[in-house]
Amino acid sequence: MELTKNYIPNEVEAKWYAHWLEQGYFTSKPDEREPYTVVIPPPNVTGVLHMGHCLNNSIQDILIRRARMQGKNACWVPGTDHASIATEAKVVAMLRERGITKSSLTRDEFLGYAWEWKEKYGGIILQQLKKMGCSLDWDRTSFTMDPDYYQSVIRVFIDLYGKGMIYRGKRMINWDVKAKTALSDEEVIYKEVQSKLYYVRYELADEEGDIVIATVRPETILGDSAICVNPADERYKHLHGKYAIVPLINRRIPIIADDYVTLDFGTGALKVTPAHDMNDYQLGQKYQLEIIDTMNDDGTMSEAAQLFVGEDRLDVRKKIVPQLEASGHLVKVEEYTNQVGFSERTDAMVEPRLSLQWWVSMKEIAEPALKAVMDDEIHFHPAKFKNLYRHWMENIKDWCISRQLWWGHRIPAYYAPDGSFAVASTKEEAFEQLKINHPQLTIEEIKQDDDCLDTWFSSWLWPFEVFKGLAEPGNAEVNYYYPTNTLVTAPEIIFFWVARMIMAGFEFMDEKPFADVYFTGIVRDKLGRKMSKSLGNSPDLLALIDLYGADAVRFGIMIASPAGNDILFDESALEQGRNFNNKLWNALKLLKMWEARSKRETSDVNPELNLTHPSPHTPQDFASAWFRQRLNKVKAEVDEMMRQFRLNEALKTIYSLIWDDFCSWYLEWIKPGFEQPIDAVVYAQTVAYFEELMELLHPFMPFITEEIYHLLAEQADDLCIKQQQPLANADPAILEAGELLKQVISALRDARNKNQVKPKDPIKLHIQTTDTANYRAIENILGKQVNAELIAYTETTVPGTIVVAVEKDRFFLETGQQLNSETLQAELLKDLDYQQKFLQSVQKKLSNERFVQNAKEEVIALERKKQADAGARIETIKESLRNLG
RNA sequence: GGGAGCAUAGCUCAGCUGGUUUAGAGCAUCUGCCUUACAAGCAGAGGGUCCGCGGUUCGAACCCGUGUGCUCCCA
Repeated sequence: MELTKNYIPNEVEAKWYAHWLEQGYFTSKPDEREPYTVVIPPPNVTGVLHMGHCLNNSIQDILIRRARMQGKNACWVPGTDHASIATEAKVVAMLRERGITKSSLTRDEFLGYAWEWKEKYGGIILQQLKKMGCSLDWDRTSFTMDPDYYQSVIRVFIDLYGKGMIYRGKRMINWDVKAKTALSDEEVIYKEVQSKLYYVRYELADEEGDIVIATVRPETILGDSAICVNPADERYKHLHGKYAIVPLINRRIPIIADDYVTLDFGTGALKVTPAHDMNDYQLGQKYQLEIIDTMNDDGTMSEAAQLFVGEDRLDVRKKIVPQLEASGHLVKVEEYTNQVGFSERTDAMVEPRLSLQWWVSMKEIAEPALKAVMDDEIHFHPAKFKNLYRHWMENIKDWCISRQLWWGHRIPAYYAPDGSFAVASTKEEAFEQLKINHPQLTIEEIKQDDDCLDTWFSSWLWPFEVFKGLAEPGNAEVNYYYPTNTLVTAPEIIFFWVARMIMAGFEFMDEKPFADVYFTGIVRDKLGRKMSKSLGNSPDLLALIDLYGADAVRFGIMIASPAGNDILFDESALEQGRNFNNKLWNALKLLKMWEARSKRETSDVNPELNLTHPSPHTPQDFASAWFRQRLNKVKAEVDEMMRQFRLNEALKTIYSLIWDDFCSWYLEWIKPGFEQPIDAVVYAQTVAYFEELMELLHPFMPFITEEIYHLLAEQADDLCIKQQQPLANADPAILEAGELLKQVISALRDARNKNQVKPKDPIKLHIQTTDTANYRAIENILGKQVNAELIAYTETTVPGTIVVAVEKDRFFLETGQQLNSETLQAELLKDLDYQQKFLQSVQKKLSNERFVQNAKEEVIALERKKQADAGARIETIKESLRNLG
């Protein structure tokens, strides 16, 4: 078999994904095993794969694949969210291109187009996830508007209404004038805007004099119903309880006093417009001020404004200023920078507005959800998000759940012509209810609410409703899979979604929805900017997969992303991933080369060689025994890191185990001489190690590991479902011996480098040690690694050589060439200085009585060892200096 | 205005229970190698005021206070 020079991912990836699907490895059915369940955060049906999804789903796939290899019944549920606002916007845009306006369509016609759109474009993202290797159980693909799911959402609304937790109320909301819809607070994005601050003079009503207020929204003057000052403000004390006249429209309004007003902003006097400002509304409630709604739902001025009726409020803002000036009410204009809210979806400037909306009262439902997280019944990773969560939950506000949209779950409220209403699952039921108080009513007269529910009002049911937890209560699936294990999501939706899922879990299932929540970071570009369509800084993920391979993309995004920290995405990380693929590929090539040779030779080495407690007689024995222990140790480390959701550290650890320990050390140590055959037992052992490495890496990089696993040997199974062996203990003695060997090799190579001894020039190595036996076991490896043609043991200094000290042992390198004694001396003096200072600091510590009294015994012992080692080392350096003469 | 978080090498970040650390990794940089698995590589090296100040402690990158700068969330 001829292996290509470099690893080529594309075909390999397609081949294995198809194979895994065909074998049904991703399909999960309840059985006697322990389940491990993850529900995907359903991407918008309108979504296309971006870096955020890539990170998020890589993590979920890693957790799921690992669980699958650990004997659990791994179930990862895919699906999409109907995303009411985003999808409706897309459909409206599509219709506009075809020359159709939404307002010309009936609701049913519009929904027809929307479903058509959803069937055609929705869920592209799910196909893209396959490219990434995500091992989702595709048979379970769910959608938040599936018929069962839809009915459950409606049932939840009716249930909460029945419990008195849903109410209808006129409240100040964020209004998107473009979409003509209410926005939740979370859908408003505040941006810094350069505005103007207008100072406007209001004349007093019943006497001479005036009061000047400052405003950035002069058009709202038409809706003013009071002026407010701080009661402590000396400038205005004489005006408390008096009246002023609103310019241009001559409305008489009271001057009130309240602490809310800050003394030093503007003039210290505030105009109060209860219908168009959140805080003014509060004031209005408190002082029972008149509410004058001067704006229509499209942002134009209403009849109540008296002036500029029908004109857009932003045009009016410009037009009203000259009028104020002409009438002598404008005092001055200042430049002013302030935060203004914009709609997340349409980017329209958000208007605070009074509107009749549906609300969920949150206080009660939030309590168990807060407790579960605070008591660590649900674990947040990283835990720092607990604080954020607590703060929000303790100050939770009611949830506005109605949206003026058609695409979504239609609010199950039905109105009689007189405005009274009933909440019911069907028109017929509503009719029955309404008839009680309206005996004359006919069913034709009642009308269903036109609005839809907030998207999150359906997705908060996701963890149980994908298993039909409400549609078929207590069914076998929900009993088995719920509560789920781990939720992986972005911290930006901790309140939108995570908190509400926890509430829904307790409210409707009497149980938490998941045990762990892993918060990923936000993916940013190299400059630290959030990746977004508008900035155009989001790379095309499929193109990246084509270029580097899915494994490399997964590696690149994972290696740089600690839990909860934002990641600055840089394509060089993908290169690193690709290079890692290539490294694995080349290690495979090396083994295949050895395999071809070993088949020609038969080995007479005892195949029963005990590698757990070997007596290392050959370099291969030592190398093999050492690597076995390294594997044991790293597996245990990785296991612990995964338990703590430190995925990037686990990956780094595996990367270093493979690249450094396996490739750079182990393979070099067992490498036979030029064109020499390899020992069959060593070869078999090496294949086994390589397989174990692939097993360890598989959850992170599924494709190449599966490919190599099968190319290494005939396999009866697939790596994808291979079951991990239990962890084994690592022998510290062998590990220590290995570390010493590495250290000696590096030190000697360094000495060669510094003395410009060419890699090809052999040296003679004299070792001065008290532990000759130790070195005898590894001297073949050592000789090969530092290109020594001779290794001898000595009890005294060897003159005319380069001296290297490692711990208490000394090494004399005989090079047969003239040494540059000046450089050597300088090096040694530098080292001597360092060691002496180090010794001093240790001695200072040890001579401190209080340290010796208070510190733990191990710490003191360690300091003593440091002292002894440094002392020995200083002696060696001094001797080397003498040696240089 | 309220809240949360961050500040460690040129860059991105580890450093978990205060002592194994006069601080680690990857990338970048520099030096030497086209050595027979791999130049997408190999062998090495250099690089730090752990943001400033004060405190607790025998001992602080780590704990406390304070100042500065940055980021995010909410109003």
